[in-house]
Amino acid sequence: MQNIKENERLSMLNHSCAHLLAQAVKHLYPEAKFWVGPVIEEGFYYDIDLNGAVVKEEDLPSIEKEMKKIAKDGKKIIRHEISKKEALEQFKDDPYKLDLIQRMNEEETVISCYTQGDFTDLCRGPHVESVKELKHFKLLKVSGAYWKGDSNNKMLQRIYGVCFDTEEDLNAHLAALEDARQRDHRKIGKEQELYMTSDLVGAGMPLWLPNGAFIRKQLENYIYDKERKLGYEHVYTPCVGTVDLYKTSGHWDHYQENMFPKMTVDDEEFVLRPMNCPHHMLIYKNKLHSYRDLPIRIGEFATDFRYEASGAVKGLERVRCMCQNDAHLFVTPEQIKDEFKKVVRLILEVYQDFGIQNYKFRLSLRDPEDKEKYFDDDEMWNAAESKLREVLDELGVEYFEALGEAAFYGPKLDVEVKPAVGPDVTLSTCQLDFLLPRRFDLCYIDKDGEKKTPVVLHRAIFGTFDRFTAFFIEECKGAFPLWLSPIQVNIIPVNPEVHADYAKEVCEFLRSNDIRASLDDRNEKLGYRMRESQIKKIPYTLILGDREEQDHMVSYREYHQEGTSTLSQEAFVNLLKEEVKNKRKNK
RNA sequence: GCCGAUUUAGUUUAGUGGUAAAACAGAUCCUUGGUAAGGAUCAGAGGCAAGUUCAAUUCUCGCAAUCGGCACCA
Repeated sequence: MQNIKENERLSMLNHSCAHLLAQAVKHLYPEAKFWVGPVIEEGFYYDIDLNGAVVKEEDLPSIEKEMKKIAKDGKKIIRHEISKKEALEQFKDDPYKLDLIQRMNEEETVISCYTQGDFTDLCRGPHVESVKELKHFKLLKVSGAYWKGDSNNKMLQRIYGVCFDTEEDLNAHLAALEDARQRDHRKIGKEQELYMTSDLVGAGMPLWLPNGAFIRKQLENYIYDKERKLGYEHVYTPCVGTVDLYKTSGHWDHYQENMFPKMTVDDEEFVLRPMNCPHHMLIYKNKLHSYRDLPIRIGEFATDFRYEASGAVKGLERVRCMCQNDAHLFVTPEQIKDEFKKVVRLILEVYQDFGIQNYKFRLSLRDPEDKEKYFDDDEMWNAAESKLREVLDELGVEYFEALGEAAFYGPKLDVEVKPAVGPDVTLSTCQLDFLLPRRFDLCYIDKDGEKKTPVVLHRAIFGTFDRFTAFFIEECKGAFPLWLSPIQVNIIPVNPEVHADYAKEVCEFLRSNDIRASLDDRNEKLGYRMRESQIKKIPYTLILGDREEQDHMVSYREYHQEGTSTLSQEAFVNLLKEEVKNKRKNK
């Protein structure tokens, strides 16, 4: 899908289209007042105060119709410049424009406006020359949006749309949107019986069905092996903790509202744990450590509970009960860079194994202005942030920086990916923490015999198994690579009665070679069973008839490939084993 | 949580102020087959809780869940 914001022409076109939208809305809703109408990756939107009126999805066609009418009229879009004083006068009845004007820099003495027919909007531009260039657009959705993005403010109406130069481009874009909906993990999750939900269990509490559970178990085994080889030691800890535990860590002050309500058992207060750091801190503290013991790497596949806002819950991607691929690395200050580097390398390796290419590294820094969220120690923050930056530069990894995205205890590196539908999400994370070790009074005995405080790296490679699975379902569009497929081979005897024995023999041979095979000996036409095998996206389908039985061979067809090939049973098994070994990217 | 929409069979959808149509999936039977749907029969449904009404799946209110966004995301 085109990134409209990054294309100069499309960007201008869409911005002009936003003005056209505003003009049409003004015609239909004379009370309307306008906030901002920027270009975004997916097109444009405009935030509008309709003085209590509400635009619904069903109203969009009539707005589009008005837009077409205005566009056909073909008025020029004319730029004119006025002074700040004139602007304040001209927009004196429009609180939103006044707000914009007043927030402009002192140096900005000249303010530009754009006029098209009966509509003038404050705008930096640039725009297309005339509204008649705006022919191929579509309004896509409507929603509420808080003024200035602050939930304490009034909610405005936001209308989204997109505009192209040609009808073909517009249609291609709409087709791409539809394609994205087709690979939505919620749709595939249901079709392939990967997970389910139930009102009786609750929102954001997915139940993993056998197929999904199998895939998750494979992910667990995969990352467990990798972590063991890298010196991680895995633990099990309870999924509750006392309120005091989280008061000690500081999470209680920061995230109390986002934890499930506390419960009282005997005289103790507990919460379902929202994260595992405090438990792992205590495991570290269980004995006295020498500098020689570090780094100590405590890993856990840990179930956590977070009271996510009801409107945020989404499939497997944003849930209230999740399993983190968590670990805490306890290191000396000298080891920070090296350990951090190893984590980044592990992330790169894992993404390579899964064939994931569309991701971005985000260096999440504190917002120095935000003294409330972040503990106040400039020196520590600056040192931590520059250490992460140094490692990324040394590894030659591309990344972007984001202020105000750090955890309260330290900066972090996040991996951002784009789901089929909805805003970007974080998958992997690696966080640097100087704070929690202090709060838990952790120490190690250094060379000089002095007690020192270790530094902690919090990291999760898959993030949560839930979210990673959601993302990977969408990446592979439900066609899982061989090593992850719950069923790897589906066997279809041409005639279920005549070829039953041979089919069973092959099935047993495959299973004895650790290949997950199913046998479809139902009394259905070959074409019917073939179709079902393809719809289920099973990687290999075997067709066994007279020819195969005679020569003791198998004919196989790969998912989504035309035609078949024939091999001996042994050669086929070797082919599969090789493919699993390579964990090669899904087709 | 906020704005808006939605909720009918296992799934995907249709329709109605007088308790509901279909496709696929399922069961049974027929069909005995070479690469994406052979045929017949059967069984199966209006989220929960109120109100209006002679009568509510349909209208209204509340709750829940889901969907599109916003806000949030340790």
